[in-house]
Order: sequence, then C-alpha cells, then structure tokens
Amino acid sequence: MPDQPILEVAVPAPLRQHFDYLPPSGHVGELPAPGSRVRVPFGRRRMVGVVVGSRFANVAERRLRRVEEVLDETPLLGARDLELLAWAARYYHHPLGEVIATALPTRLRKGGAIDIDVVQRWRLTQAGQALAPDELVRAPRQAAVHALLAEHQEAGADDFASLDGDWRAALRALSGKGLVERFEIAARERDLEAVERAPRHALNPGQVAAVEAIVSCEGFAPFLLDGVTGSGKTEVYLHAIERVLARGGQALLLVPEIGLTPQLLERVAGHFGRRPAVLHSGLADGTRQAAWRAACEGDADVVVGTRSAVFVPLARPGVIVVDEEHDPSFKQQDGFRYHARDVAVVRAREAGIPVVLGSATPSLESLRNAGLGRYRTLRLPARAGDAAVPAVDLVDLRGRKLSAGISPQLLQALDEELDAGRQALVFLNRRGFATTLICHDCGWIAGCRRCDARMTLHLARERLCCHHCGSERRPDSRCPDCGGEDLRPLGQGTERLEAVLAERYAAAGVVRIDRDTTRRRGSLDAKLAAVHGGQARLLVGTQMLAKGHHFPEVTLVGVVNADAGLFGTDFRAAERVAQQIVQVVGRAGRAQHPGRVLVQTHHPEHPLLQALVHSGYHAFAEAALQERRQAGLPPWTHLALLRAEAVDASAPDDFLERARMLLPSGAGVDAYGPVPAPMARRGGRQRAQLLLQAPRREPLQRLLDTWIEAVERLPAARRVRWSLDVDPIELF
DNA sequence: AGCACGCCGACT
DNA sequence: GTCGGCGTGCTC
Repeated sequence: MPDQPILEVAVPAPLRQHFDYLPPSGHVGELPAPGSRVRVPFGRRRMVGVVVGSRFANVAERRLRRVEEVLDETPLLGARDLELLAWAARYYHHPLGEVIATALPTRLRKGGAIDIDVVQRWRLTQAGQALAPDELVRAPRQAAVHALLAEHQEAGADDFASLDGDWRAALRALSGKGLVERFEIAARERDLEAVERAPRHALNPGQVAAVEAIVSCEGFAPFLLDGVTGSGKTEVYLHAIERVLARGGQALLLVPEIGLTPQLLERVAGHFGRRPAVLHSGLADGTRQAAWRAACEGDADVVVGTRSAVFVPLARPGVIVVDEEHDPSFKQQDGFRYHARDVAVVRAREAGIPVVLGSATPSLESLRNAGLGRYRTLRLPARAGDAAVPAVDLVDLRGRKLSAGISPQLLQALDEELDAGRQALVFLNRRGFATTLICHDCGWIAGCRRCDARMTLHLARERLCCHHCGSERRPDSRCPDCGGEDLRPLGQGTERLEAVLAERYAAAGVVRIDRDTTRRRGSLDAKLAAVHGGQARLLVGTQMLAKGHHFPEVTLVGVVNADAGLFGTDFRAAERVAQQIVQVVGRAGRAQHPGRVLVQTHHPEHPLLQALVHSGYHAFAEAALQERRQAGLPPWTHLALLRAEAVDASAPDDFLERARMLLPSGAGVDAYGPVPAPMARRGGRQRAQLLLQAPRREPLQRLLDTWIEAVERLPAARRVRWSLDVDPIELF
C-alpha cells in the first residue's frame, strides 16, 4: 500500500499536539501549504484549524478523517509567522492551536475570507439631521448615538464601541425610525486616503545618532532607546521608520494599551501623510481584519498596535519598535501568557531586522540585557531648553495629620503653586472614593464576601466594589460586627481626594482623570482641553496621568503614597512605583518654570526611594538590580509559575503538591510551594501556586517541556483550573 | 475546552 | 419509572 499525503493541523483546543488529516476528497495537485486554514471535523464538532505541516506516510490502520474544506488558497500565515507562533507555543508552553487562534482576528479564526474588506458605517438621514434635540431624551443610548453621528457626520463600529450600553440596539432603533442609515465603504479606500503632513522638526544630534545607529545595521540588531520624557523618542522612531520604508520595508510599532491614543496616531499619520494600520483589542471585527489584511498584504507601511499585534504577519518586515517597553500591559495576564516585548525581540531576530525598545524608565530586564551587551543602548540627552529634572523631595508622613491623605506640607505647596496661578498635579495610584469602609468603634473593615480583598467605596455611585472579582453591594449603614453606626471611609482614593481638593481649591478648578471619569467617549479630551486651556489648574488622577499626555504648565507634582510599591506583595512593585513616579514627573513642567515634586511616604529612609529621588531612575534601577541579585530574583534568575484555582478549597493544593512530586531533583530548578496565592480567595475560588526558579533559562525550559505534559495528565488537573506562566511579571 | 457517555438522587 | 447531577475520557 503506497504512502498517502497527510496534513498536520493545529486546532484551537487546549491540546499540546497537532492532528493528522487526509486532504479533502477529490483533492488533486498541491497540498495546502503550512499556514493555510482548513475546516476539519473534530470529535463531534467542526473547527477551523491551520495546516502546520504535511508528510507522506502509511497510516491505514488508524483511520484518519478528511479535511472538509481548504479555506486559503495562499497561506494566511507565512513560514516565518508560523515559526514565530511555534516558538511562542514552545517557549510559553501553550498549545499551538490556541496560540495561532489568539493571533488571528476573530473572523479569520471563524473561517471567514480574508478579503472581505468593506467596512460598515452609519450616518444620519435628513430626518436624523433635522431631529429636535429633545426628541430622544427618553432613549439616552439612542441620543448618544445620534449625538456622535451629528458630531462626526459618519461613524463605524469602533466609534460606537466606547459608548455605554448596547449601541447596536440603539442603531437599530434609530434606523427603524428612519433617522439613521447604514452604508459600506471599501476598507482599502480609507486606508489609502492621504492625510496632511505635519511640519517636520529638525532632529538634535543625539536623535540623529540614534536614527543612524538603528538604520545602519545589517540584519538583526536590538536597541534600548533610553531617553527621558521629552527627549524625543517618538521622533527617533518616526525617522528610523521613514528610512526603513524608503528601502521598502514595513514597520511595526507596538505601544502599551493606554498609549494608543488619537494623538499618537495623528502624529504617525502626520509624519507619513498616510494613516497607519491600527490593531488593538477594542476594534470591531471588520476594522480589525481590514487592518490585519493591510499589514499582511503589505498595503500598510506602518502598523501601530498593542500587544497582540506583535504576531501580525508582515509582507516586508523592516523594523519593530516597542514604545514604553517597561509597560506591564505588554504581558498577557491570562490564557496564552506571552510578553509582546520579548516576542518582538525574537521576531526581529528571526526576520533579521532591527528592534528598538524605547523607554524613559527601562525594565530591569532590559537594563540587564543592555549591561550584558545583548542590547545596544542608545541614550537620548534631554533636549536643550527643556527643564532639568525637577527637584524631588520626600515628605515624611509619620505622625502627620492628613487631610484625605495629603500632608500639610503638600497642601502648602499646592497653596503656593495655585495661588501663583500655576498648575499642579496630584498622583494617586488607586481608584474610588476611599480604600474601604471602617468601623470607628471596633475596627471592622468592609471586605469582599468572595475574596480576601477589601471592598472599595465609590461614593458617587454609593457602592462598595471589589476590584478583584467585580462584585458590588450597597455600603453598610451599621457595623455587622458591633452594630456601631460610625462607619468611616478609610484611606483615600482619587474621588475622595478630588472632593477634598475640589473644595479647598475651587477657585483653581479641579479635574479628576482616571478610568472612572474618562470611560465615556470624549470626556478625557474635554478634561485635557480644560487643563490646557487653563480653566482647570489642579489635576487629580491615577496612572492614566503617567502615560501619553503632557502637561507643560504643571509645576508641582504630588505623589500621594509611594509606600504601596515599597512593601507590596510583588517583588516588582518597587520597580513599578519608581517607573510611575518618574513617568508622571516627566509629564509635567518645562523650562520656564522649575518643576517641583513631593513624594509622600511613611518610609523616607528607604534606600530605593533615596536612590530614586536623589540620583534618578538609573541609580534606583542599579540598586534594585543588586537587591534582586541578592534575593535570587529576575533578571538574575528565571521563573515559571504554576497557578491553580478551584471552588473546592483543597483541590489547588492537592494538584500542585502532585505536580511538585513530578519534578525531577537535581535539574537545576528549585521549587517553592505550593503556597496560597497572595489573594487566596478570588471570585469565590481558592487559588494557590507553585513557583519554579532557575539560575539559567535552558534547564528550566527543558524541565518544563516534559514536566508540563506529565502535569497535564494528572487526574488532579481535571479538578482545578490551572495555567503555567513563564516569566511571570506578577506573582499572583 | 467542548461534548459525549455513564451511573446514582428527586420529581412530572 | 425518567430528568439531570458532574466524574472521566476523547478529540486525527
């Protein structure tokens, strides 16, 4: 019996293997190439899988099923793309089929054709335009949709996505009334539309040197572009990209979730005279696929995207840029737990192109790689005429009387600054009116009934919210323990701060910027306009303030609490807080006004804090790196974390204990645990984890290869939800 | 993960 | 007597 052709297919199931299929019946000629999607029967279901290989073999005894349909004439994923995905599947020990599925836009994942590229849009009819403003008062969603269309002439699904509620239903209702009509445009048409070029600024010598270094390299070359806020990293990216485009390459610019702002996109569009293809999770399916298609067919020269865009196929890869490379949002925190920055470096190496990691506050990992000579550091000096690093002072909170967590010293500084007509910013890394509710009589604290976490009080909505599992309830009116009625807010959140500061500085105008107040479309822009126009001179907010926006008139920055990072449960907390402080400080001030920064803490003597405020981020990073070395933590060692959770309280421990027993001894890998996760109960489930630590990456990887398969086969694995996190960035 | 099969409790 | 609980086994 002759050998027959067999297709190896990866299917989106949590199974670490591919499955063999026969070519479709009546098949003649070439087999579908690797990277082509196929529809296959799988158990009792039908699935869209991707061909990952083929071979000739005689496997008559084990009857194979047939591919039902070949969905791509030319492979959707090229050999390089598939190789990268296969690498990621191996490295993160995640099933290839699922890795591929997460890298594809939803429609393609479901088997849709790639070249459906009309985009649905909506516009007002004449009746809609003539609508009296008060006619939709009883249908707020319809009113919001109507207002958006009135403002923008036309809009697509992405534009509506930021509206609250079911905007599709609202659109249907409006269409039914004849107020709105739908139409289609070719996605390509919109992509290719020219936009006005912005005037160019001349590069300073540091920027020129950085651009030249990046573009003069042949083949793979990793760079750490290290420059403070305002030193012009973005200009370096844009000029380097321009040079790459000139020689026929495409550029991939990865940004943190929150960094993908209209301002950035405008800047890219203005530089190149054309809109970049944009990829992020919030896009509607059609738009997302259109951008994906434009990237992989080479229609888009520049692709800007968040984390998952690191996998988008490129017809002519030329350069990859990872902006704000230290940002934790590059690491996916569930399912396929990859780090887009690390994948970007591997991708650049495979493609033989430069990769630029940019940050004012590089991750300790990247600093260490630079120190080892793996990355070449490009340092951008602050631009002449820009502010020197503002003076940073620590404010000792111990024994101070605080108002909403603000010390008298910070209040006085705010008085001075605001009285003088200048702007100030108060940075607090916590949302909500107050941390929680405390009983003044007995000390009872409002905790979540499903988690170990405390509830957060949101005064405006009169709700207690659990930020960990999402459950909510009405605030208690009396203490459940002692019956006392003196329940007070404990600690402080931005909302309470705003209330206190708004009262005290009413004349200056106070705006709060965080996720709660900027969820609605346009509200952030309105707030920023008020700040830039000078109507609001005191900004209060969370880390949103530390990203993307610049406030040149701000001359005083108050950091309400640096302590959470210094004594947090996670070993990376100090790095986070240092980065946040430096980033938020970097958003403020410029040459005319010397900036001033006050950092409140109960531990002003802390060596890391001392290093940060007296010598800057790099001194801090150096000290933190030494601390990590002594503690045997990354980047000096490598970690993998096996997590487990279950409703049954003993199941996670049991599973992890058995998993631990499967570990070989003497493999150069240490195991710690099982221990309860820092938040042991979350969403009604018990959580625990087992930490593996190794001085070298290779033994850890080799161990994981065999271990995870054995773990998977454990009967106890069926009683829990488990996942493996390679290079975890949060230990819970 | 789905989706089946399979063997033990409370109901039309 | 059935409907349905979730234990366990398989998916080319």
